Amino acid sequence: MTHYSILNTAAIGDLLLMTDGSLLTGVYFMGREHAPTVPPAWRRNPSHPVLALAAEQIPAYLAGQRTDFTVPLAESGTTFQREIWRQIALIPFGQTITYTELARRAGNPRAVRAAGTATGLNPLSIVVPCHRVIGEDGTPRGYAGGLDRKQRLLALEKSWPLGKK
Amino acid sequence: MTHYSILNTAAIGDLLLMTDGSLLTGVYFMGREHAPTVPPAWRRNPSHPVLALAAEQIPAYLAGQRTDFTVPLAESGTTFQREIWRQIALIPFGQTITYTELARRAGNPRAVRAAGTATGLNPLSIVVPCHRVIGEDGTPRGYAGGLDRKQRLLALEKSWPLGKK
DNA sequence: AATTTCCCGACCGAAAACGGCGAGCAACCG
DNA sequence: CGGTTGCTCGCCGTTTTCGGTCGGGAAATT
Repeated sequence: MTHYSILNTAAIGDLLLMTDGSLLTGVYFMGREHAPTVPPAWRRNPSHPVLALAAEQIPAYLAGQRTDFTVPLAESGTTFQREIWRQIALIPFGQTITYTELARRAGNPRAVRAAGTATGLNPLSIVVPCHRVIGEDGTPRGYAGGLDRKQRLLALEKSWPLGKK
Repeated sequence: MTHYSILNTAAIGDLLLMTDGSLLTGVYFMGREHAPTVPPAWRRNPSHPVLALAAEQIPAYLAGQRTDFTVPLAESGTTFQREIWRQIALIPFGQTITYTELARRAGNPRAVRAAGTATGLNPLSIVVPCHRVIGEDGTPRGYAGGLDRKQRLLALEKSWPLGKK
């Protein structure tokens, strides 16, 4: 049974949160590429523990009050994708790596482009910080939520800690 | 004279059981593709010995307390279908084979697709374990009761013996 | 009725298309 | 001259497309 909720954020728009009941299975930008359309069988249930936890930590992150997440994440995808997403999840807050480096870390140095494709299919936006993967020349390259949002997230992380500098 | 009964299961929904009086002739998922609509001439008779036996063993199987059935089965279909269904019946509990292998065992190695069609017309769901036939790449491919039910049955057999491990 | 024709699947393997990349190179512009 | 832009091409995993395959049923034809 899939539960979902919609999280409104001022910074980056509405997010669709999904859980299978115990793990967070999806975080998508509403109405954008790859975002699933909600089937009638799903239950809208913002008070589900997993969704509630995500709905608390993501805004905190966006507000500059949190750098990491503790929500339990579901694994999915092909072997390659899982490894790519796992490597992305390991990139620390505030840091970035290139697609080349990502492919290397995933143990497949020449699969640079495939790494890009897999990155674009990451089902857990923000929580699995695929916005920290950028082009060899430093440009953002692409983002499911749109390049502007990617820029904003990167800016947010770069200016940490807020108000301290 | 055809007798029938409806078996309610929590795991996979309602099943339509049929007998010609001495042999089990049909096990269908209610309200799904290929399930026959009951004509007025049939007699609903859950206490018929054959139906009662099936109604005892199938839930036991679903509960993980039984791996094989002793209900007497009726044969039907074309020569080709009979051979396909016979081969399916020979697949042991907990094992799976591919459609290619099934066609080969039936003596017609190139009739892979036809084997698939015949499999889909199996009148004795569960008892003739057509859910143990899967695609070359390991995916389930299709099931009269829906892919989710096929997955559930496969999971059930894979996790055997229940509670013992 | 007996045949023929046609179309449809719970398949499968090969080939082509498609990306959130990168490096190399030519063309262009102050 | 640098710097930038816009190609082309090779890279690789995934998805889609395309044939080739064969039995069965329904409809069209003898």
